[in-house]
Amino acid sequence: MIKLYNTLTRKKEPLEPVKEGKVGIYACGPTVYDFFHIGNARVFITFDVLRRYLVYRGYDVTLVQNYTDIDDKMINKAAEMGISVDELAERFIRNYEEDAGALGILPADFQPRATRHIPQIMALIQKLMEKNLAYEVEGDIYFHVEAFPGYGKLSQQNLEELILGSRVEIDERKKHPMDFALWKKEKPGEPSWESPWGRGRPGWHIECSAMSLYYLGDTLDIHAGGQDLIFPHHENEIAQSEGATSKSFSRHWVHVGYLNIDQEKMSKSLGNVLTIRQLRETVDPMVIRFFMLSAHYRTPINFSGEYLEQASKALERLNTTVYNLEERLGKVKKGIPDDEESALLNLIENSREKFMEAMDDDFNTAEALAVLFDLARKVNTYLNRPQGQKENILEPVLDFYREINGIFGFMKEQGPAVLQKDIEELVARREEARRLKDWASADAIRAQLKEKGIILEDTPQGVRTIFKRRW
RNA sequence: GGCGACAUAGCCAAGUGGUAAGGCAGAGGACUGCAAAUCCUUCAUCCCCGGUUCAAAUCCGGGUGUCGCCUCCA
Repeated sequence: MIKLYNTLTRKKEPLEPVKEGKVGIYACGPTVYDFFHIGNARVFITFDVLRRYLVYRGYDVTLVQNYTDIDDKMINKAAEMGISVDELAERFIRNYEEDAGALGILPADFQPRATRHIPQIMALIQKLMEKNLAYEVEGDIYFHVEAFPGYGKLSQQNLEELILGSRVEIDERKKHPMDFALWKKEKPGEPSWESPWGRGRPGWHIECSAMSLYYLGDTLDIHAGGQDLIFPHHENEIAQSEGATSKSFSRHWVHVGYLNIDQEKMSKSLGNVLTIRQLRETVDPMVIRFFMLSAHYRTPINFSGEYLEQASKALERLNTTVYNLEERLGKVKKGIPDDEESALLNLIENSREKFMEAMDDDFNTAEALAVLFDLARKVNTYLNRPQGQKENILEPVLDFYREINGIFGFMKEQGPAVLQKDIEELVARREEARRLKDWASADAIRAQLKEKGIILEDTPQGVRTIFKRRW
């Protein structure tokens, strides 16, 4: 049974989908006005792995992740760059796809854009108007929070408390200070659409309600996003959606913890915003992916070069084991398992169970990772043993790592190195030199190959060739 | 003022009632012609105080510290 922490109830709850065997997830995606940063990446990676895990567990998952392609930030940036909002969106959607792809994030099943769903958005607003949950003021439409009794339930604040803390100046035209815009009246030079209330554009919150209702139905199973979206964004989504449908909007609310940089919040004013585009120049994206999964998704984490270095070493360890497995596999035969090998086969089953147990428990990737390291130790011992190895043992081990990698997706599965003729010759010459105990020549060749990024390791079973990792 | 999160070894990080996973770094050892990789050993009583309990990192109360949200920030 899979349990997930639900922000709405502040408890871990069993995942019980509306339709058995199917899980509908809506994840709030990027506003495509700039490259996405390392904090966004944490959220996207988390939900990518969540999604892959649910698929692994046999669910028919539908993941919807939107692109916000119309809002103030879009409009300002487009003006700044001297291009249309639509061009801006196209450009950064493409950038998103490239960077997300590098991080191993699989495309969502649907990636709807707000501007392509204006009819759905208007229909939803219309409905809220009919139910007296929204009102018009001079071409703007506002949601009336006092008319929705559950307002504040996600952030666990009541309206009085919210106003008390509010630093926003009161707009006298609104019935209540917390009322928020569903539709904004057209301003000169901004994109706008014809609507029953005159030309204008949608507010931010309404797009997610409209598109999730459209793609996933009145009640979805998991609604996800970064922690900072709890208020007001997701609070408002609940108000809009439940206001319109009178049904529960989402069974689970999953929020990913913050990522800080060197103990500080990322912000433009501090100038410490790290984009994936930037990081990709110097860091293997798979290391970033590993790093994100090394802590529980709800814990706030800190990001720094030092941590990345640690993550890189740790990941290297797993990759080495997988590589050595692949390399060895091509050189051994089948056979009847001895005691040690039977134990190893049992350990695989055991590891799989422990892995699932960890993941089922609110998606504890950190604990799940430990299972991989524990197994790696035993496997390495087996790989080193002088009696040799068997194909029918190495294969299931490798399959297990591949199986897990289908979820975590941070390991290299490149297969054993294939050598060019001249390299092969050098390796052979070194072997000959070693046989003659001509260590100087042997070491010279090894050094020469290292220059080319080829590492030679001498094992009891002969030389092992490794291409130095690169990305 | 309200809501909330976090505080575990030098560092990162699991663990929510039964005497502390895993990784990085360090130390010692094994293997090796030397390396590399790997293996073995070693390295914490869990922010403080009080309480509940046979038993608490884990529950309760009170502190301290760091941080987040309450502004269309993931």
